[in-house]
Amino acid sequence: MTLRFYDSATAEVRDFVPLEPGRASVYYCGATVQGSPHVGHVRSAIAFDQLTRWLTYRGFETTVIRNVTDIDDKILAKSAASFEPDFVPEGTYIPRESWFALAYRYEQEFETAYEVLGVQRPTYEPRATGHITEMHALIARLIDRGHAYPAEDGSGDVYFDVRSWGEYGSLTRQSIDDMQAAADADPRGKKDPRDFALWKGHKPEDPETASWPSPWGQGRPGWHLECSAMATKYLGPRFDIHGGGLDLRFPHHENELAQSTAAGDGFANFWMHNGMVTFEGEKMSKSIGNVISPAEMLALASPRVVRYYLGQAHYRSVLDYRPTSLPEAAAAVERIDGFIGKALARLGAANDGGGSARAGRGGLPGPVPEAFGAAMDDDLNIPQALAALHETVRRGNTALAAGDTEAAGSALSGVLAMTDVLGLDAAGGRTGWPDETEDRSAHRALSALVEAQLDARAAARAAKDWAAADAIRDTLSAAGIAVEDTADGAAWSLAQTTTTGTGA
RNA sequence: GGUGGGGUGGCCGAGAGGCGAGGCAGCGGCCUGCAAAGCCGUAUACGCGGGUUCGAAUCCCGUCCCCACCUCCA
Repeated sequence: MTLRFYDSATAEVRDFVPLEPGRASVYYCGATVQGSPHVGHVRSAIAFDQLTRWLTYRGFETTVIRNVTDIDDKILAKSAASFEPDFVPEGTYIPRESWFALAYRYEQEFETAYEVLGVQRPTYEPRATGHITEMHALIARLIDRGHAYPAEDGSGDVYFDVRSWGEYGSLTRQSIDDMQAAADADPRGKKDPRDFALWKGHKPEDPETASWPSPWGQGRPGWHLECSAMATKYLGPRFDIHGGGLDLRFPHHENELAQSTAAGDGFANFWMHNGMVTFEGEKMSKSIGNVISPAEMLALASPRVVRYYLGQAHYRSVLDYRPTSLPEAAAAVERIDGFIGKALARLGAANDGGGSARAGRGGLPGPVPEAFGAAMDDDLNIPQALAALHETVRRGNTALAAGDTEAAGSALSGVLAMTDVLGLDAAGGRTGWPDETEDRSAHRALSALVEAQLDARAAARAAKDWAAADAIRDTLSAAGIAVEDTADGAAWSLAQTTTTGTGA
């Protein structure tokens, strides 16, 4: 089957034909760094990470650009609030923080969350503030073509003229006249209330640092412009895929599309949008206050479990978080890990004497099973791909039980390939999950102690002293060490530390 | 008002005219000294009412409910 993706712009699944054979160019919207990340942000990043990994697996030389919006109304507002005399620190906000410091600090929080959850770094991550000149050039082109105009009230704003662009609304298939009038529409110097700011004239109350000279006066960029300017700069006037959260479809992406196409650029060939994360049925968002941070989830489960959970649904589906979500994901991950660990041990691959199933990486990932590939090719059908993964695990377990090392080895290489593509690298991936970068000497010490206990237990079992054998197992279990008897003797592993909780 | 997406077994979550995806939980069995893990088996599932069809969760008509976007939002 050929690679196909759902294109939000045409509302259909289409064959993916890259503009340049063998290459794929992807731009997706990262964060507006005005606060700490929540899992919705991370879900989006994981979805596009899965896309990137799959394009790469399918042989495309993939360029990924993910922006950082480091200047906008909210960043300035949060910073301004932090200087108020009656400022009460709330959440992760701190007193007297300049807008650029605040933006930078949160940018790093996002980076950490991405890193921990195995989101590969994009090819480049441009910041809005670093591309003011590119934005100016784009504004100039739009004014020249009659699609933008400086505000008529002398505010220094420059607006995009939606009425001048007949295709405005095409991304979301809406007509301007049917749109509900925005409640807070501030007509100012706009010709039409739907016109949006490309450039915002400097206001006296805004800090001087948030102001740049422009042909239209001092000011700062509007929100949508940066993405058009940066996507075009790094990927060209036309590129393959533009992604982002479903909530960005309108107005953000609609406006991007209008700006770029009105300026004469072809812009994105595919638009891909990931679904929202909800909390017990309601969209997770700052304004509602039902957000769960990656850190809160990571306190309940390991990074790999969190990654599995956030990445297990189809990217376009709503992902509803419930207190039972993480323990369920943990069980599924343990099942996969259990097979990998046993297969590595049985097949005599490098394994450092038990312990973590991912401590050694002896098996080599082979090609991905056909069913998995077909599922991924079909608009990244992860749930179906996971079914293929679990089926391979089951076949591998059966082969192990039957002593069929060849079949077990083939299942193992398939499983490793799949977990690799999914970013779950159960055998110790390139990123090194934090919970697995345990201190080697500590691990060696623990291993020696546990092995001694297991030897004692084996002796007790040989003597049929079940009480003594069980006492040893209970002691280890109480210490968080799970013991399993296998055909090759007792194996031990550190029990998952997943706990139940809402995380809220 | 406009534009999209949904309602699938105890739970999560695919599928989109014809062998009941997969995971979690449950039940029965095998294995085990007992466990654990694993394997095998196990379910009157498709919001509701009609219709088309040899056959519908999938198509058509009607109807109820939910969610998202139209203001900042991944």
